[in-house]
Amino acid sequence: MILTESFYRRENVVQIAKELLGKLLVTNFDGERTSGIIVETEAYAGVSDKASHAFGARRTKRTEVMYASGGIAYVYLCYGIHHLFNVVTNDKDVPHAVLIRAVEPVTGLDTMLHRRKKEVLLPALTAGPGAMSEALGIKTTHSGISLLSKEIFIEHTDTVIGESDIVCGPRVGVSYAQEDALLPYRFYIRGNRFVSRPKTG
DNA sequence: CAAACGATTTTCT
DNA sequence: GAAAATCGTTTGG
Repeated sequence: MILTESFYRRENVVQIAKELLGKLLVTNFDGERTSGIIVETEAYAGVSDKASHAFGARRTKRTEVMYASGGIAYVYLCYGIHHLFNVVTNDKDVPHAVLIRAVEPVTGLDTMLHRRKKEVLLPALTAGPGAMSEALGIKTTHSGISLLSKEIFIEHTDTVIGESDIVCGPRVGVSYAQEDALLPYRFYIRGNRFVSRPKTG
């Protein structure tokens, strides 16, 4: 069962980030279907969040898609190399988003290995926002695409994540955001091998 | 028009 | 553990 607009268009982006854990992210690009269970997310709370591209109601061509109604993808290029995938939430003109940082591979393993130029399945295949996007074939050209489309969507699974299996902590790579860098907006599934490791590896 | 800067990953020491 | 790779977006002149 696919997540619908009512899931994305809610107000509490932190709550949505937490609920996305255990859901299945599916892409259908180039006739290849790939998917994975979401195991790590981060919330970006729009205009009041210094770590967000939309902080202070900054509105540019790149961030414009975050101001649309929830239920679409926001993809941007980071460090000139990595395509980072976000889910836009809340209503129109409220630029909230959830960064999907890692998934556990489920469908299309061969396709993902090929895209990542890897031979064997290791957590590094999809652990981390840049790696995950590459494995699923997500690029900046997909920014603004609907998550209710056949090319990319998120669906419910039988995997139920209990409150005790969710770990929260500060976000990764946002030290420039000063006091907001400490907010517990990062969520991941306790003990999952495919969760990314900040710093030490 | 020029220049600095990342919501990162990989590779080398 | 440190550093390079690499480029679109944003900001300043």
